Amino acid sequence: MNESTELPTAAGPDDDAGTATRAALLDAGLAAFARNGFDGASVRMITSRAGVNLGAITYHFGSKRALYEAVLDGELRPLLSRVRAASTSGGTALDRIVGIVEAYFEHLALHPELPRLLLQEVAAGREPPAVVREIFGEVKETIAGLQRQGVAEGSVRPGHPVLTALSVVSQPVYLSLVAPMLRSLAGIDLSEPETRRVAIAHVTDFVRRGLQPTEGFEA
Amino acid sequence: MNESTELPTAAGPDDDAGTATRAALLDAGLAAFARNGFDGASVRMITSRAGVNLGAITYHFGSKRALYEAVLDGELRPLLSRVRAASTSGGTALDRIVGIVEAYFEHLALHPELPRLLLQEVAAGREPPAVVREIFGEVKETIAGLQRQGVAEGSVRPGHPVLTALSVVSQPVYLSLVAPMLRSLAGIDLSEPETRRVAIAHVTDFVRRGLQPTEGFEA
DNA sequence: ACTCTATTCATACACACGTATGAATGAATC
DNA sequence: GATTCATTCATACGTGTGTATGAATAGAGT
Repeated sequence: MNESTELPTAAGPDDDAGTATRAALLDAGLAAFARNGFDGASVRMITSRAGVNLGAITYHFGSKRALYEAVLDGELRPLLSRVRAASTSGGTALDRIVGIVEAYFEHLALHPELPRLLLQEVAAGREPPAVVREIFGEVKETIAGLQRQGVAEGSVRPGHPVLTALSVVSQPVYLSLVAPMLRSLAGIDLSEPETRRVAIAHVTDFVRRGLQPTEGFEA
Repeated sequence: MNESTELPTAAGPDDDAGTATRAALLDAGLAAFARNGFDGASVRMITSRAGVNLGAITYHFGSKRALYEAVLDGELRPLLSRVRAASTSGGTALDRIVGIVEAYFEHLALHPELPRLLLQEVAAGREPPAVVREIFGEVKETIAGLQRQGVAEGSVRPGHPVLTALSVVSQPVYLSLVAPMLRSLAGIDLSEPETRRVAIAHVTDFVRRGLQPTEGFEA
């Protein structure tokens, strides 16, 4: 369930032979779409970076947009299982919400292009592809559910569930998005392990404090 | 100091006669750039929406990019004075940091296209125009300074100043950015005053709790 | 009335875009 | 060895892009 290439996505005839070209297109497409957005990334740029022919996208995926959706799927799908795992681990509901934040950071460390990719998607402003809606909705539901559960068990203070989910998710995502600006404008380089550790600690702490009930802390 | 059109920006000959066309271009440019980004917004789209000739951008601003920077300047410049004002008002340093969050919300309410515009700028990923660097840097310094001051006076818990600034600013910005998604995916409409009030209360509360020291609260 | 100058306007240019098309290639299958 | 078919390749088409160009328009100064 790691690769989940269960969708041949389009005109792929047998999806066995041209797999090398397909994979190269997915790689080059990810880089290009993340950096330039869907419209900004040209078919010529992607195919030449991938070292394949200009017509390869049309042949293997049917269209530039189909390639784009395949890229999005490959980047987003594994995040969902991470979030699910974190949401059912041990500890209080608050602990598990913080665990989701850490799961985000882990996934983002393995998929460094994802924030840019999602940013481009939001920036484009069109109706997001089904994958995006699906993952976004499930994460929202998961956190909101944990929030309700936390309120019931006393580990999370009352508040709007969806807004809470948003405040939580905004932290790792926003941090990843402005990482380049952080480096160039404030000299903070999140790719350095120690700096990264400090930043993650800051964010999880910020979330924990923002969510827990008013009467004292225990950690 | 409200309009601050002190920069003729380009080839503008006298900046007195063609002011109507200039203003129409700034308006249409703001809408187009916010919705489609710099590359996505075409000169033909902007000029036709503004009801002016195709060549008007070149004539009045020199180039499409010069128009873009003029638009950015007009949207960002007033934010700075708002933040400055909030940073020197009464109360503890924590109160003033929360005041900056509210100042953001106020400015964003008056400039509803700004989040999209900034989003596009970040998404584009190129070296941001001078205005953006200037405002971003000053806001960062202001919040970091308040954080240090708050730590000294005991109203803010210790922590990384710049990361704190980021966590604070991320809240109103992120909320504004995902507002369309919030409406379509969660049925939360931030343009309704009551919903908006709840959201702002949630965010300021979240920030306040995330920043204040561990020993009890007073509000 | 004439001239000058700021502005508007229609059009043209060179280029990049996504995709379509049909020929070449090459490795299986019989 | 001939056939088949997935794949690669070069090229062409139509469209949209930002900007350049030079003519048309108009309004003020003298």
